[in-house]
Amino acid sequence: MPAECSRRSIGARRNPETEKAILDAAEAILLEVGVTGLKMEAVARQAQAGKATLYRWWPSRGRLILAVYERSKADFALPDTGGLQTDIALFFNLLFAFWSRPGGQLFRLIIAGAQSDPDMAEALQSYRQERRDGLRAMLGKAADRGELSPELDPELAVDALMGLAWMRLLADELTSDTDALAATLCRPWLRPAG
Amino acid sequence: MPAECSRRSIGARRNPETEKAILDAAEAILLEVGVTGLKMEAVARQAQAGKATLYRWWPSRGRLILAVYERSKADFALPDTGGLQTDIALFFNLLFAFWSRPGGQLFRLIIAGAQSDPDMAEALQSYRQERRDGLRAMLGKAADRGELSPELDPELAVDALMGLAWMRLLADELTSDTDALAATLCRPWLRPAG
DNA sequence: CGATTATATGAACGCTGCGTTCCGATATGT
DNA sequence: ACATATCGGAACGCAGCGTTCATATAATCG
Repeated sequence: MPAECSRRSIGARRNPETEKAILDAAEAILLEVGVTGLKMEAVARQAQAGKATLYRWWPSRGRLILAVYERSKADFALPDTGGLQTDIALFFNLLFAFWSRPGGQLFRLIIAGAQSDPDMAEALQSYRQERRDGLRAMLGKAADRGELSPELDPELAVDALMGLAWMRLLADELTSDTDALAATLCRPWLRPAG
Repeated sequence: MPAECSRRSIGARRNPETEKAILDAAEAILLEVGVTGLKMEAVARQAQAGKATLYRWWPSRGRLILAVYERSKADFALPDTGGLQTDIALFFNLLFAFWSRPGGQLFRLIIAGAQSDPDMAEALQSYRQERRDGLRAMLGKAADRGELSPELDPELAVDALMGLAWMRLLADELTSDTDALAATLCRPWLRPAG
Protein backbone atom coordinates (compact mmCIF):
# COMPACT_ATOMS: atom_id res chain seq x y z
CA MET A 1 0.00 0.00 0.00
CA PRO A 2 2.01 2.99 -1.23
CA ALA A 3 0.56 5.86 0.72
CA GLU A 4 3.11 8.22 -0.72
CA CYS A 5 2.24 8.52 -4.38
CA SER A 6 -1.18 9.54 -5.67
CA ARG A 7 -2.33 9.07 -9.17
CA ARG A 8 -3.17 12.26 -10.99
CA SER A 9 -5.06 12.96 -14.14
CA ILE A 10 -3.26 11.92 -17.28
CA GLY A 11 -5.14 14.41 -19.37
CA ALA A 12 -8.43 14.42 -21.14
CA ARG A 13 -8.85 10.66 -21.12
CA ARG A 14 -9.54 7.85 -18.75
CA ASN A 15 -6.66 6.68 -16.60
CA PRO A 16 -6.34 2.90 -16.86
CA GLU A 17 -4.36 2.76 -13.63
CA THR A 18 -7.25 4.32 -11.83
CA GLU A 19 -9.66 1.83 -13.36
CA LYS A 20 -7.47 -1.06 -12.32
CA ALA A 21 -6.94 0.30 -8.82
CA ILE A 22 -10.68 0.67 -8.30
CA LEU A 23 -11.55 -2.76 -9.65
CA ASP A 24 -8.77 -4.32 -7.59
CA ALA A 25 -10.05 -2.64 -4.47
CA ALA A 26 -13.63 -3.62 -5.18
CA GLU A 27 -12.65 -7.23 -5.81
CA ALA A 28 -10.61 -7.43 -2.63
CA ILE A 29 -13.39 -5.94 -0.54
CA LEU A 30 -16.01 -8.16 -2.16
CA LEU A 31 -14.06 -11.30 -1.39
CA GLU A 32 -13.37 -10.14 2.13
CA VAL A 33 -16.70 -8.84 3.36
CA GLY A 34 -19.17 -9.86 0.69
CA VAL A 35 -21.59 -7.80 -1.29
CA THR A 36 -23.38 -6.40 1.74
CA GLY A 37 -20.16 -5.01 3.12
CA LEU A 38 -19.13 -3.38 -0.13
CA LYS A 39 -19.31 0.38 0.41
CA MET A 40 -18.52 2.78 -2.37
CA GLU A 41 -16.66 4.97 0.11
CA ALA A 42 -14.45 2.09 1.17
CA VAL A 43 -13.63 1.24 -2.43
CA ALA A 44 -12.66 4.84 -3.10
CA ARG A 45 -10.53 4.98 0.05
CA GLN A 46 -8.73 1.73 -0.63
CA ALA A 47 -8.14 2.63 -4.28
CA GLN A 48 -6.97 6.16 -3.38
CA ALA A 49 -9.58 7.47 -5.77
CA GLY A 50 -12.12 10.22 -5.54
CA LYS A 51 -15.75 9.23 -5.11
CA ALA A 52 -16.57 11.40 -8.09
CA THR A 53 -14.32 9.27 -10.27
CA LEU A 54 -15.98 6.16 -8.97
CA TYR A 55 -19.50 7.34 -9.69
CA ARG A 56 -18.51 8.72 -13.05
CA TRP A 57 -17.65 5.29 -14.41
CA TRP A 58 -19.75 2.96 -12.26
CA PRO A 59 -22.92 4.82 -11.33
CA SER A 60 -24.17 2.13 -8.98
CA ARG A 61 -22.89 -0.63 -6.77
CA GLY A 62 -24.43 -3.16 -9.11
CA ARG A 63 -22.49 -1.82 -12.07
CA LEU A 64 -19.27 -1.97 -10.11
CA ILE A 65 -19.82 -5.59 -9.10
CA LEU A 66 -20.61 -6.51 -12.68
CA ALA A 67 -17.40 -4.87 -13.83
CA VAL A 68 -15.41 -6.90 -11.34
CA TYR A 69 -17.08 -10.06 -12.54
CA GLU A 70 -16.55 -9.28 -16.20
CA ARG A 71 -12.87 -8.81 -15.56
CA SER A 72 -12.45 -12.17 -13.88
CA LYS A 73 -14.88 -14.10 -16.02
CA ALA A 74 -13.30 -17.12 -17.61
CA ASP A 75 -14.22 -18.04 -21.10
CA PHE A 76 -15.56 -21.49 -20.75
CA ALA A 77 -14.32 -24.04 -23.22
CA LEU A 78 -17.05 -26.63 -23.10
CA PRO A 79 -15.94 -30.26 -23.01
CA ASP A 80 -15.94 -32.29 -26.19
CA THR A 81 -15.12 -35.85 -25.26
CA GLY A 82 -17.13 -37.50 -27.99
CA GLY A 83 -19.89 -38.70 -25.67
CA LEU A 84 -22.72 -36.61 -24.28
CA GLN A 85 -22.87 -38.13 -20.83
CA THR A 86 -19.15 -37.72 -20.26
CA ASP A 87 -19.34 -34.22 -21.69
CA ILE A 88 -22.01 -33.36 -19.17
CA ALA A 89 -20.11 -34.90 -16.29
CA LEU A 90 -17.04 -32.93 -17.25
CA PHE A 91 -19.07 -29.78 -17.67
CA PHE A 92 -20.32 -30.01 -14.09
CA ASN A 93 -16.83 -30.82 -12.95
CA LEU A 94 -15.22 -27.80 -14.57
CA LEU A 95 -18.00 -25.45 -13.57
CA PHE A 96 -18.01 -26.51 -9.94
CA ALA A 97 -14.25 -26.23 -9.81
CA PHE A 98 -14.43 -22.72 -11.21
CA TRP A 99 -17.17 -21.68 -8.80
CA SER A 100 -15.18 -23.06 -5.90
CA ARG A 101 -12.27 -20.74 -6.53
CA PRO A 102 -12.25 -17.49 -4.56
CA GLY A 103 -13.40 -15.32 -7.44
CA GLY A 104 -16.03 -17.84 -8.42
CA GLN A 105 -18.18 -16.65 -5.57
CA LEU A 106 -18.90 -13.55 -7.63
CA PHE A 107 -21.50 -15.28 -9.74
CA ARG A 108 -23.60 -16.14 -6.70
CA LEU A 109 -23.63 -12.50 -5.80
CA ILE A 110 -24.78 -11.57 -9.28
CA ILE A 111 -27.67 -14.02 -9.19
CA ALA A 112 -28.57 -12.62 -5.79
CA GLY A 113 -28.27 -9.03 -6.89
CA ALA A 114 -30.33 -9.70 -9.99
CA GLN A 115 -33.32 -10.38 -7.78
CA SER A 116 -33.56 -6.70 -6.93
CA ASP A 117 -31.16 -4.73 -9.15
CA PRO A 118 -32.40 -4.28 -12.74
CA ASP A 119 -28.90 -3.77 -14.12
CA MET A 120 -27.77 -7.04 -12.64
CA ALA A 121 -30.91 -8.80 -13.82
CA GLU A 122 -30.21 -7.74 -17.35
CA ALA A 123 -26.59 -8.85 -17.12
CA LEU A 124 -27.63 -12.19 -15.66
CA GLN A 125 -29.95 -12.84 -18.57
CA SER A 126 -27.08 -12.18 -20.92
CA TYR A 127 -24.66 -14.48 -19.09
CA ARG A 128 -27.31 -17.17 -18.97
CA GLN A 129 -27.99 -16.84 -22.66
CA GLU A 130 -24.31 -17.13 -23.38
CA ARG A 131 -24.04 -20.36 -21.45
CA ARG A 132 -27.24 -21.69 -22.98
CA ASP A 133 -25.72 -21.17 -26.40
CA GLY A 134 -22.66 -23.14 -25.43
CA LEU A 135 -24.62 -26.01 -23.98
CA ARG A 136 -26.98 -26.07 -26.94
CA ALA A 137 -23.95 -26.46 -29.17
CA MET A 138 -22.76 -29.32 -27.01
CA LEU A 139 -26.08 -31.06 -27.45
CA GLY A 140 -25.97 -30.26 -31.14
CA LYS A 141 -22.74 -32.17 -31.52
CA ALA A 142 -24.28 -35.13 -29.75
CA ALA A 143 -27.22 -34.95 -32.13
CA ASP A 144 -24.84 -34.90 -35.08
CA ARG A 145 -23.29 -38.06 -33.72
CA GLY A 146 -26.77 -39.57 -33.67
CA GLU A 147 -26.51 -39.90 -29.92
CA LEU A 148 -29.57 -37.92 -29.00
CA SER A 149 -33.04 -39.25 -28.43
CA PRO A 150 -35.22 -37.63 -31.08
CA GLU A 151 -37.90 -36.69 -28.57
CA LEU A 152 -35.56 -34.61 -26.43
CA ASP A 153 -36.17 -30.87 -26.35
CA PRO A 154 -32.67 -29.38 -26.29
CA GLU A 155 -33.84 -26.09 -24.79
CA LEU A 156 -35.36 -27.77 -21.78
CA ALA A 157 -32.42 -30.12 -21.41
CA VAL A 158 -30.10 -27.14 -21.27
CA ASP A 159 -32.31 -25.58 -18.59
CA ALA A 160 -32.17 -28.75 -16.55
CA LEU A 161 -28.38 -28.77 -16.66
CA MET A 162 -28.07 -25.14 -15.68
CA GLY A 163 -30.77 -25.37 -13.06
CA LEU A 164 -29.05 -28.15 -11.23
CA ALA A 165 -25.76 -26.29 -11.35
CA TRP A 166 -27.26 -23.03 -10.10
CA MET A 167 -29.04 -24.66 -7.22
CA ARG A 168 -25.92 -26.45 -6.09
CA LEU A 169 -24.08 -23.14 -6.22
CA LEU A 170 -26.74 -21.18 -4.36
CA ALA A 171 -27.24 -23.84 -1.73
CA ASP A 172 -23.51 -24.14 -1.19
CA GLU A 173 -23.28 -27.76 -2.24
CA LEU A 174 -20.68 -27.90 -4.97
CA THR A 175 -20.05 -31.59 -4.49
CA SER A 176 -17.96 -33.79 -6.75
CA ASP A 177 -20.58 -36.38 -7.66
CA THR A 178 -20.57 -35.06 -11.17
CA ASP A 179 -20.63 -38.44 -12.90
CA ALA A 180 -23.75 -39.40 -11.01
CA LEU A 181 -25.36 -36.06 -11.85
CA ALA A 182 -24.78 -36.63 -15.53
CA ALA A 183 -26.18 -40.13 -15.31
CA THR A 184 -29.28 -38.96 -13.46
CA LEU A 185 -30.05 -36.45 -16.15
CA CYS A 186 -29.23 -38.57 -19.18
CA ARG A 187 -30.80 -41.85 -18.26
CA PRO A 188 -34.51 -42.56 -17.91
CA TRP A 189 -36.15 -42.11 -14.55
CA LEU A 190 -38.95 -44.49 -15.39
CA ARG A 191 -38.38 -48.18 -15.97
CA PRO A 192 -39.17 -49.29 -19.51
CA ALA A 193 -42.88 -49.96 -19.91
CA GLY A 194 -43.92 -53.54 -20.27
CA MET B 1 -54.21 4.03 8.45
CA PRO B 2 -55.55 5.21 11.81
CA ALA B 3 -53.24 8.05 12.70
CA GLU B 4 -55.25 8.87 15.77
CA CYS B 5 -54.75 5.91 18.06
CA SER B 6 -51.40 4.54 19.12
CA ARG B 7 -50.95 1.11 20.55
CA ARG B 8 -49.64 1.02 24.08
CA SER B 9 -48.09 -1.72 26.11
CA ILE B 10 -50.56 -4.34 27.23
CA GLY B 11 -48.44 -5.32 30.18
CA ALA B 12 -45.55 -7.66 30.67
CA ARG B 13 -46.16 -9.64 27.53
CA ARG B 14 -45.85 -9.27 23.82
CA ASN B 15 -48.58 -7.34 22.04
CA PRO B 16 -49.89 -9.39 19.12
CA GLU B 17 -51.35 -6.30 17.49
CA THR B 18 -47.92 -4.78 17.37
CA GLU B 19 -46.45 -7.92 15.86
CA LYS B 20 -49.12 -8.01 13.19
CA ALA B 21 -48.79 -4.33 12.42
CA ILE B 22 -45.05 -4.66 11.96
CA LEU B 23 -45.24 -7.76 9.77
CA ASP B 24 -48.01 -6.18 7.71
CA ALA B 25 -45.93 -3.09 7.19
CA ALA B 26 -42.84 -5.09 6.32
CA GLU B 27 -44.75 -7.21 3.85
CA ALA B 28 -46.32 -4.21 2.17
CA ILE B 29 -42.99 -2.43 1.86
CA LEU B 30 -41.26 -5.58 0.60
CA LEU B 31 -43.81 -6.08 -2.15
CA GLU B 32 -43.68 -2.43 -3.08
CA VAL B 33 -40.00 -1.58 -3.14
CA GLY B 34 -38.24 -4.92 -2.81
CA VAL B 35 -35.68 -6.11 -0.34
CA THR B 36 -33.20 -3.34 -1.11
CA GLY B 37 -35.73 -0.68 -0.29
CA LEU B 38 -36.80 -2.23 2.98
CA LYS B 39 -35.60 0.12 5.72
CA MET B 40 -36.18 -0.71 9.36
CA GLU B 41 -37.05 2.92 10.00
CA ALA B 42 -39.72 2.86 7.35
CA VAL B 43 -41.25 -0.30 8.77
CA ALA B 44 -41.38 1.24 12.23
CA ARG B 45 -42.93 4.42 10.86
CA GLN B 46 -45.57 2.65 8.81
CA ALA B 47 -46.41 0.28 11.65
CA GLN B 48 -46.53 3.11 14.18
CA ALA B 49 -44.06 1.18 16.25
CA GLY B 50 -40.88 2.14 18.05
CA LYS B 51 -37.62 1.06 16.56
CA ALA B 52 -36.71 -0.45 19.91
CA THR B 53 -39.69 -2.78 19.64
CA LEU B 54 -38.69 -3.74 16.14
CA TYR B 55 -35.13 -4.59 17.04
CA ARG B 56 -36.22 -6.42 20.18
CA TRP B 57 -38.09 -9.07 18.23
CA TRP B 58 -36.35 -9.03 14.86
CA PRO B 59 -32.73 -8.13 15.46
CA SER B 60 -31.84 -7.91 11.78
CA ARG B 61 -33.44 -7.18 8.47
CA GLY B 62 -32.94 -10.79 7.48
CA ARG B 63 -34.87 -12.04 10.48
CA LEU B 64 -37.72 -9.71 9.68
CA ILE B 65 -37.94 -10.87 6.09
CA LEU B 66 -37.91 -14.48 7.20
CA ALA B 67 -40.75 -13.78 9.61
CA VAL B 68 -42.81 -12.27 6.81
CA TYR B 69 -42.15 -15.32 4.66
CA GLU B 70 -42.97 -17.78 7.41
CA ARG B 71 -46.30 -16.09 7.92
CA SER B 72 -47.29 -16.38 4.28
CA LYS B 73 -45.72 -19.73 3.56
CA ALA B 74 -48.14 -22.24 2.16
CA ASP B 75 -47.94 -25.83 3.13
CA PHE B 76 -47.43 -27.64 -0.08
CA ALA B 77 -49.56 -30.70 -0.67
CA LEU B 78 -47.55 -32.60 -3.23
CA PRO B 79 -49.46 -34.13 -6.13
CA ASP B 80 -50.35 -37.79 -6.07
CA THR B 81 -51.88 -38.66 -9.41
CA GLY B 82 -50.68 -42.25 -9.55
CA GLY B 83 -48.02 -41.62 -12.17
CA LEU B 84 -44.63 -40.07 -11.59
CA GLN B 85 -44.40 -38.05 -14.75
CA THR B 86 -47.81 -36.49 -14.26
CA ASP B 87 -46.97 -35.90 -10.59
CA ILE B 88 -43.87 -34.01 -11.62
CA ALA B 89 -45.70 -31.98 -14.23
CA LEU B 90 -48.33 -31.03 -11.68
CA PHE B 91 -45.65 -30.23 -9.12
CA PHE B 92 -44.05 -27.70 -11.43
CA ASN B 93 -47.45 -26.34 -12.26
CA LEU B 94 -48.48 -25.75 -8.66
CA LEU B 95 -45.12 -24.39 -7.65
CA PHE B 96 -44.89 -21.93 -10.52
CA ALA B 97 -48.42 -20.79 -9.84
CA PHE B 98 -47.59 -20.17 -6.20
CA TRP B 99 -44.40 -18.32 -7.03
CA SER B 100 -46.25 -16.15 -9.52
CA ARG B 101 -48.55 -14.78 -6.85
CA PRO B 102 -47.51 -11.47 -5.28
CA GLY B 103 -46.29 -13.02 -2.03
CA GLY B 104 -44.51 -15.76 -3.92
CA GLN B 105 -41.78 -13.29 -4.79
CA LEU B 106 -40.61 -13.56 -1.21
CA PHE B 107 -38.82 -16.83 -1.82
CA ARG B 108 -36.61 -15.26 -4.48
CA LEU B 109 -35.57 -12.65 -1.98
CA ILE B 110 -34.71 -15.33 0.55
CA ILE B 111 -32.52 -17.21 -1.90
CA ALA B 112 -30.85 -13.91 -2.73
CA GLY B 113 -30.42 -12.91 0.88
CA ALA B 114 -29.03 -16.30 1.76
CA GLN B 115 -26.02 -15.56 -0.42
CA SER B 116 -24.78 -13.02 2.11
CA ASP B 117 -26.91 -13.25 5.28
CA PRO B 118 -26.07 -16.29 7.47
CA ASP B 119 -29.50 -16.31 9.11
CA MET B 120 -31.18 -16.50 5.76
CA ALA B 121 -28.74 -19.13 4.54
CA GLU B 122 -29.64 -21.35 7.46
CA ALA B 123 -33.33 -20.82 6.89
CA LEU B 124 -32.97 -21.58 3.21
CA GLN B 125 -31.27 -24.88 3.95
CA SER B 126 -34.18 -25.79 6.17
CA TYR B 127 -36.81 -24.87 3.58
CA ARG B 128 -34.89 -26.79 0.96
CA GLN B 129 -34.61 -29.85 3.16
CA GLU B 130 -38.33 -29.70 3.79
CA ARG B 131 -39.12 -29.71 0.10
CA ARG B 132 -36.56 -32.41 -0.59
CA ASP B 133 -38.31 -34.61 1.94
CA GLY B 134 -41.61 -34.09 0.17
CA LEU B 135 -40.23 -34.83 -3.24
CA ARG B 136 -38.34 -37.86 -1.98
CA ALA B 137 -41.63 -39.19 -0.66
CA MET B 138 -43.20 -38.59 -4.06
CA LEU B 139 -40.47 -40.63 -5.69
CA GLY B 140 -40.86 -43.24 -2.98
CA LYS B 141 -44.48 -43.78 -3.93
CA ALA B 142 -43.47 -44.20 -7.56
CA ALA B 143 -40.90 -46.76 -6.48
CA ASP B 144 -43.58 -48.61 -4.50
CA ARG B 145 -45.63 -48.76 -7.66
CA GLY B 146 -42.62 -50.31 -9.39
CA GLU B 147 -42.50 -47.33 -11.69
CA LEU B 148 -38.95 -46.27 -10.96
CA SER B 149 -35.85 -47.31 -12.82
CA PRO B 150 -33.71 -49.20 -10.29
CA GLU B 151 -30.59 -47.28 -11.25
CA LEU B 152 -32.07 -43.88 -10.42
CA ASP B 153 -30.58 -42.05 -7.45
CA PRO B 154 -33.60 -40.39 -5.81
CA GLU B 155 -31.49 -37.74 -4.07
CA LEU B 156 -30.05 -36.50 -7.32
CA ALA B 157 -33.38 -36.69 -9.07
CA VAL B 158 -34.88 -34.49 -6.39
CA ASP B 159 -32.05 -32.01 -6.88
CA ALA B 160 -32.67 -31.94 -10.59
CA LEU B 161 -36.33 -31.13 -10.04
CA MET B 162 -35.64 -28.37 -7.57
CA GLY B 163 -32.76 -26.98 -9.52
CA LEU B 164 -34.84 -26.49 -12.61
CA ALA B 165 -37.57 -24.84 -10.58
CA TRP B 166 -35.18 -22.51 -8.77
CA MET B 167 -33.49 -21.39 -11.92
CA ARG B 168 -36.77 -20.62 -13.61
CA LEU B 169 -37.77 -18.59 -10.58
CA LEU B 170 -34.50 -16.69 -10.34
CA ALA B 171 -34.30 -16.01 -14.06
CA ASP B 172 -37.89 -14.81 -14.11
CA GLU B 173 -39.13 -17.48 -16.48
CA LEU B 174 -42.02 -19.18 -14.76
CA THR B 175 -43.44 -20.54 -17.97
CA SER B 176 -46.24 -23.03 -18.26
CA ASP B 177 -44.47 -25.73 -20.25
CA THR B 178 -44.62 -27.95 -17.23
CA ASP B 179 -45.60 -31.13 -19.09
CA ALA B 180 -42.58 -30.79 -21.32
CA LEU B 181 -40.35 -30.16 -18.33
CA ALA B 182 -41.52 -33.36 -16.70
CA ALA B 183 -40.97 -35.31 -19.87
CA THR B 184 -37.47 -33.93 -20.34
CA LEU B 185 -36.47 -35.03 -16.88
CA CYS B 186 -38.17 -38.42 -16.85
CA ARG B 187 -37.32 -39.72 -20.27
CA PRO B 188 -33.86 -40.69 -21.51
CA TRP B 189 -31.74 -38.08 -23.23
CA LEU B 190 -29.70 -40.65 -25.08
CA ARG B 191 -31.22 -42.90 -27.70
CA PRO B 192 -31.14 -46.58 -26.77
CA ALA B 193 -27.79 -48.11 -27.57
CA GLY B 194 -27.58 -50.51 -30.46
C1' DC C 1 -52.46 -4.91 48.11
C1' DG C 2 -47.73 -3.53 46.77
C1' DA C 3 -43.48 -4.44 44.40
C1' DT C 4 -41.43 -6.44 40.57
C1' DT C 5 -41.05 -7.50 35.95
C1' DA C 6 -41.63 -7.17 31.10
C1' DT C 7 -43.45 -4.78 27.65
C1' DA C 8 -44.50 -0.57 23.87
C1' DT C 9 -43.76 4.01 22.38
C1' DG C 10 -41.32 8.05 21.00
C1' DA C 11 -37.49 10.92 21.04
C1' DA C 12 -32.80 11.64 20.94
C1' DC C 13 -27.98 10.22 20.26
C1' DG C 14 -23.51 9.60 17.39
C1' DC C 15 -22.08 7.27 13.46
C1' DT C 16 -21.61 5.78 8.79
C1' DG C 17 -22.47 5.83 4.07
C1' DC C 18 -24.88 8.02 0.19
C1' DG C 19 -24.60 10.72 -4.03
C1' DT C 20 -23.45 15.37 -5.39
C1' DT C 21 -20.80 19.44 -5.93
C1' DC C 22 -17.12 22.16 -5.85
C1' DC C 23 -11.92 22.97 -6.36
C1' DG C 24 -7.11 23.06 -8.21
C1' DA C 25 -4.08 20.40 -10.89
C1' DT C 26 -2.92 17.68 -14.97
C1' DA C 27 -2.35 16.54 -19.66
C1' DT C 28 -4.55 15.60 -24.26
C1' DG C 29 -6.03 17.01 -28.87
C1' DT C 30 -6.88 20.48 -32.08
C1' DA D 1 -2.77 28.62 -27.00
C1' DC D 2 -6.95 26.99 -25.51
C1' DA D 3 -10.99 24.27 -24.71
C1' DT D 4 -11.81 19.86 -22.93
C1' DA D 5 -11.84 16.03 -19.98
C1' DT D 6 -9.86 13.76 -16.41
C1' DC D 7 -8.22 12.93 -11.32
C1' DG D 8 -7.91 13.32 -6.17
C1' DG D 9 -9.66 15.50 -2.31
C1' DA D 10 -12.71 17.81 0.60
C1' DA D 11 -17.09 19.24 1.88
C1' DC D 12 -22.10 19.25 1.70
C1' DG D 13 -27.00 17.80 3.33
C1' DC D 14 -29.53 13.74 3.85
C1' DA D 15 -31.05 9.23 5.33
C1' DG D 16 -30.73 5.13 7.81
C1' DC D 17 -28.42 2.48 11.41
C1' DG D 18 -28.55 0.48 15.98
C1' DT D 19 -28.66 2.05 20.73
C1' DT D 20 -30.22 4.38 24.83
C1' DC D 21 -33.31 6.82 27.74
C1' DA D 22 -37.67 8.26 29.85
C1' DT D 23 -42.40 7.37 30.35
C1' DA D 24 -46.47 4.62 30.58
C1' DT D 25 -48.87 0.25 30.84
C1' DA D 26 -50.44 -3.99 32.92
C1' DA D 27 -49.62 -8.82 34.15
C1' DT D 28 -47.48 -11.58 37.78
C1' DC D 29 -45.62 -12.74 42.05
C1' DG D 30 -44.95 -12.32 47.22
